[in-house]
Amino acid sequence: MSIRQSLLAILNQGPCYGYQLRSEFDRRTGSTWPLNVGQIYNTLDRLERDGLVEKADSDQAGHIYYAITAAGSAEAHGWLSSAVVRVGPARDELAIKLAIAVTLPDVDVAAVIQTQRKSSLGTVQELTSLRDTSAKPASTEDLAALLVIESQLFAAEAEVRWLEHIKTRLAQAAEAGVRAPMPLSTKTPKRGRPVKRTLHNAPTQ
Amino acid sequence: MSIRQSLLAILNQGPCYGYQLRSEFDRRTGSTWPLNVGQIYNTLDRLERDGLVEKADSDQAGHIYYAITAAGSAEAHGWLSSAVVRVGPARDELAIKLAIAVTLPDVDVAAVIQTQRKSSLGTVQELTSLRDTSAKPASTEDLAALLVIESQLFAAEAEVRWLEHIKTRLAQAAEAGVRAPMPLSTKTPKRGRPVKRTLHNAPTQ
DNA sequence: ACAGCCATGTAACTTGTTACATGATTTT
DNA sequence: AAAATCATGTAACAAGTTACATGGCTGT
Repeated sequence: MSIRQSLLAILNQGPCYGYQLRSEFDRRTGSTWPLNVGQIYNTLDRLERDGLVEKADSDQAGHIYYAITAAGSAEAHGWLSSAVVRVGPARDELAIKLAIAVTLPDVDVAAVIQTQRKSSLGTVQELTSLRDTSAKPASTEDLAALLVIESQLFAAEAEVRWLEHIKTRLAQAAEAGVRAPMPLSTKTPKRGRPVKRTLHNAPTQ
Repeated sequence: MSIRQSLLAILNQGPCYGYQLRSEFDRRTGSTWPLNVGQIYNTLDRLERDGLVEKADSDQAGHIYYAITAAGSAEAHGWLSSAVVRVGPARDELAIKLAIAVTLPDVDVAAVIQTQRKSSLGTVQELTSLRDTSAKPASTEDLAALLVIESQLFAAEAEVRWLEHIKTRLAQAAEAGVRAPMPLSTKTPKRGRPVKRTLHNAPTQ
């Protein structure tokens, strides 16, 4: 839901045509997220379908402009005046992965953490040097790009910190004797004849 | 791409039927992410389509089991032994939003930041008290749930720190005179008669 | 002439997500 | 008997993403 809103926010500045929107988005986000041009036209179609934009007059060059509607303007304004609410909450693949991993008997969680930490540390370093080159922003574009890089940097740093933190958590848990490997739950099915199930009496594969 | 992989990792422990997979996923992630049952069956269909699982024998109760295939097992193993690579990189709605916001002339970025900070701080506090209740995990499930909560907590804290950080960035930029409001780019279109475009000579809407 | 960018699209596809239908079984 | 839960699905849709087709125009 962010490309949609971004295009809407840009269109709120004035009518644009598709190709232009791509460069506007690129320019305003430091070209951080490559955006396939085709996606612009898809999104425009969907925005038009939802009544948030409409086709406007062409210019002398024949470009096909889209203009924001009142509803679209309201939505853009709403987006910018309300907080990004992490509903759900954020389905972070890494968190899911590690939660699943600690519940699996045959997974070396410490190794998973190490592998990830190495990778994430690499990301941190890349982002750090990237940021250093973007040191002093001279334009609003540069500023925007810097913010994006630092956003990723902060997130990557938090990831590393978390990974290091959960290493101690795992140690604590192991010390407390919470290391029982966890097979599939053996809760008795309620339908039909109850059947105690473990990994060892599971139906043949 | 995380539900898919999670189900695969669970199925790697032994055959399961759809409904069971839901409770396994819930159990192993602290019921953090509500998972519509229908989605299990969708995902199973797609996994089967991709040759990663296949239908297995039913048990006495008539449950429809799915068993992982060799390809599926390889994929599950690959998932757990390689780092989550944030390709793209992560398209964070908040980062996009603020990047766009600073490039728009009529947006009070400070207010956007304040609103978000308030919201994110609230999230931090909720997660903190949630974590405190999950203090000492007694089971592997509890441990997994704790990891998930702390993952979100670390992320939310990083978000707050970033928001506070970019406040100073904005101040620096303002001091350096980089506050020029940014209209739509006026790069001359290459097709047809070049037309200088600004917000004020855009085609009528 | 030819390569490459500008520009607009279309079709197909991915994962995720919800709403709904249907029936069996279990609990109250 | 009614309500809740177990269990399996289907249909539709959202947003994102890619690959491709098709021209016109531009620079070499």
